[in-house]
Amino acid sequence: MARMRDAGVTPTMQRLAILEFLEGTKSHPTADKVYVEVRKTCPTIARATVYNTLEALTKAGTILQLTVDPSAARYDADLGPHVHFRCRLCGEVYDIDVKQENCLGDLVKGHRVEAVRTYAFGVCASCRKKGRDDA
Amino acid sequence: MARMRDAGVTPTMQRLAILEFLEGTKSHPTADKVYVEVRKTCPTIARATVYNTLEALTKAGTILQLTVDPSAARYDADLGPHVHFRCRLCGEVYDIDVKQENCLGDLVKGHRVEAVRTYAFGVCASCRKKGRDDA
DNA sequence: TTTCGTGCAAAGCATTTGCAAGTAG
DNA sequence: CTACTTGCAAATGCTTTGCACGAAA
Repeated sequence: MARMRDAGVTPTMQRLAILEFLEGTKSHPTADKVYVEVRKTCPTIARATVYNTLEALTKAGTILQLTVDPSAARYDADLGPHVHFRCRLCGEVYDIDVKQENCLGDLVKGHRVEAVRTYAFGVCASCRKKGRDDA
Repeated sequence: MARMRDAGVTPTMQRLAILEFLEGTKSHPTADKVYVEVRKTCPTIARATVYNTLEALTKAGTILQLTVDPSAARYDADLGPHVHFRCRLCGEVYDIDVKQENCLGDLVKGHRVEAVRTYAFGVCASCRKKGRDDA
């Protein structure tokens, strides 16, 4: 809550519910998943509010918006350096710990680099076990 | 064309037009942009054909599907290791050359890693010059 | 003939927007 | 009072699907 205030985002019940849900999960949920889950503790919340909040928190740097899934944005409250791995069979997203994320300079070709995000793709351990190794 | 055949994608006029357009641009076009542009040389092509082709070529490994833009998939025929930078102000996507892309092992935590993609975000040189540096 | 690719239109989702009502400063 | 937030519904936009036709194996 202090974090939200510091980030310039007015804390409201709805926004706190969203942030707390995100911090309590490692599942990198989509906006719609957040909506469905938060609705359990805050039944009147509107879809638009969820989208607004996720955008506000993303811009404020409080959470990360992942573009690892082409079909829908996913969100992550874990700001530490890590890589996101997406299974091309089941679609699940996993964390992979790394010492440090790929570091470019702060300034490359005149562009100011503010963030670097690394995504990995392949077949996850679970799908491999299921024999769906598929190549 | 040989490349398409090798990849198991039957070459057709429409598919060749799409691949040639992609290879002749560095603009990382969206599917819709591809549709509009290819339509100039192949006026009867349907949107669905463009989407089908882009998906087929992506799966075949002939082109890359980028998820650097949350609002729409972008495509790139340049398979060499490079990072994609997206300006948060104008939305433009630029290439950044790197010696090698972030290398994870082939197998991490039981997941088989088939591809690694790195995206950078910030403000591009052009927007910075326009004084829209904005922070 | 069986399969695959194409073109067209309609449908499906994720996301955004407009607007009225409520709330905080 | 003024600005911001919420909730609802409708719209927008990217992408996919269903179907019929035509070309290729």
